[in-house]
Amino acid sequence: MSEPVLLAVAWPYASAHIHVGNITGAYLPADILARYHRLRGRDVLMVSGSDSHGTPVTVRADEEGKTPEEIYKQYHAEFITLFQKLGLHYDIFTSTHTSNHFEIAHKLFLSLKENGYLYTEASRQWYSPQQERFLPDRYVEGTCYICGKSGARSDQCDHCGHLLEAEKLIEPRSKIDNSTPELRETTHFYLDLEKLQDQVADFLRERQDYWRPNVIRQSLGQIETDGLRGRPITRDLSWGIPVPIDGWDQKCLYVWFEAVIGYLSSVVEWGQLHDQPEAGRHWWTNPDSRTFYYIGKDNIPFHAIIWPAELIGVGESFDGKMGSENPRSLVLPYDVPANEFMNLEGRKLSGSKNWAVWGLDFLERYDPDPMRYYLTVNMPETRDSDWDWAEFHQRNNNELVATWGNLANRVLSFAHKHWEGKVPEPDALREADETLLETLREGFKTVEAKLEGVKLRAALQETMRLAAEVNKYLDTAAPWFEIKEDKNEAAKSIYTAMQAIDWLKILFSPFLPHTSQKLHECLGYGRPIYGQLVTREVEDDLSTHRVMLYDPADSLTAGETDLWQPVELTPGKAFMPPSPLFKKLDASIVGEERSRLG
RNA sequence: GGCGAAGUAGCUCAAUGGUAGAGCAGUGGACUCAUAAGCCAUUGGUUGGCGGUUCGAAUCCGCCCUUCGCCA
Repeated sequence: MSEPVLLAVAWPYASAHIHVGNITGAYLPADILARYHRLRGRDVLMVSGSDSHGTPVTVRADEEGKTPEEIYKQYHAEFITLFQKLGLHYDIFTSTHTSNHFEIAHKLFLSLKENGYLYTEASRQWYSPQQERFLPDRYVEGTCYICGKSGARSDQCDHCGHLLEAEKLIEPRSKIDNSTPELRETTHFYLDLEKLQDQVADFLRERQDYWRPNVIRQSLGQIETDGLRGRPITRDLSWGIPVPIDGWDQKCLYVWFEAVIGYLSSVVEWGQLHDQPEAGRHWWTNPDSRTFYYIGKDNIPFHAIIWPAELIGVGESFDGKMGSENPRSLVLPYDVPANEFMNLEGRKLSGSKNWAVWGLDFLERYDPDPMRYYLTVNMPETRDSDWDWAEFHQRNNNELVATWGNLANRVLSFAHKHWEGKVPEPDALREADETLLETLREGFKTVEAKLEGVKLRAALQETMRLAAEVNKYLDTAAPWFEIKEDKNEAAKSIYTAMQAIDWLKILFSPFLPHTSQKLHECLGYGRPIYGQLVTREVEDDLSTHRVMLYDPADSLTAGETDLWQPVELTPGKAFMPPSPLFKKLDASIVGEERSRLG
């Protein structure tokens, strides 16, 4: 088997629509890398799912008068629709509300407990006597004890921005029925991060040379200056995963603790659905396996500190509980290439204020590849970036349409017209032709280097530069002159350009899969480059849940062949008359789109 | 308040001690195969501010300003 690569993607909360910030922050970079690794013939698995539990889901359920389960399924289905339209090729996109995930989370919890990394502690929290239940922080409002303004949530004051200690809130009120809650003592399990701190610091130091500055400095800096403290991993909630201890059935695992376990449980579920029971071990206990976590910067502490701490604490116990005869420890993150945030027209994205570009809404009016292009060239890899409709319009027209789409169109139109729909057959290439092709061959290496370093923006820019090189070549060769003098000379130019385009199709395909596929078909190839997404309803002891799966089918990337290669284009091969890859957009869309905001 | 990241041409970014560059936009030009696209040339910068180290600083150090994230 080839090198295992696990792409672990942030789990969207099943309580809000997905916007471009979510897509560019985590989902799209993961898909680009997944497609790249598939082209290389590697053993890639890209996993994620809906984060179905937790307070945001119950809040949304209360607002809409539905059950949490109904809410999570509604958003989960919407996510899957969006990912199919955008072409985000998750090998599995599942949910945390599955009996498999419950079971894995329980095993992980119990492993940590057995290994001595959990302890219990009592604290006081707001309790509603009327409803006979503890209230989540955001269900309790009152007067801020720092700035004195009313309307503060018990965990945070929106007015002065401070995080609050819940029990200090003045004149607390339940947001549900406006009754007065009382403080009651409750006991919870805590993850003993103090005890794991040194091992986590070692883990981070081993990776500090290649992790992004913000990720490594933030996590290591926190440990080196303040150290770590235990964090509660259970809550007084009914919607979630029950604590697997007798007498604790009124409490659930805290979502931040259990959602990350989805990276593990989803691989196990993928194995079950594909009749590959060893999948979990292949990607999770194999020392050669590389795991990448695609997340936004708000999630850095969970993925760079807490999740590694959980994995270290579990040791070999988890693999043992899964029935392994020679239990191994779990693979620690290879890289956490967290992205920064994307703003919109100079202001922070805000779903509640409708200051957002929503994924599904965008796709009602535009094609997926222009979104993927703009989100990649503008990806917030090192600093916050900005979605600007004028810039989207310009980049679409000046770069996608003018440089790349037009290149394919001008060459294929000319070739189809003058060589009866067949690739020209040159007798021998000239020095200038070889020079161009050598530039493209070299391009496979330079783009590869950028992709391996998870520098997607630079990788796409480099690919676009290569397309521009072909345009320059054409201008010098000028086959439209050559054909008037000597058709054999024109055949050399057009063959060279077609060869370059056929390679660019591969280089662009991780970023722009839909249009690369269209070009691939136009060039007369039968087997598609990539497979397809399918959905399935899975029934288990808990419920039924929809799963989205990637089916390689009969695609070129189904096997272990390395397609990231300059393969020779067959002279004489039949191809179809071209049609434009991208649509030119009218300038009026800028004003129209801006007027939709707010 | 603590930790961290970021601040370079109108816009998006390169350049981690050696003459500040690229793409887009802008301007000028020759061409026509192509979605009037492409190609060539070109204008444009006290590198957030102040100080320091150095023969030499966008880069290293200190302080400050602005933005964002995490934590209290």
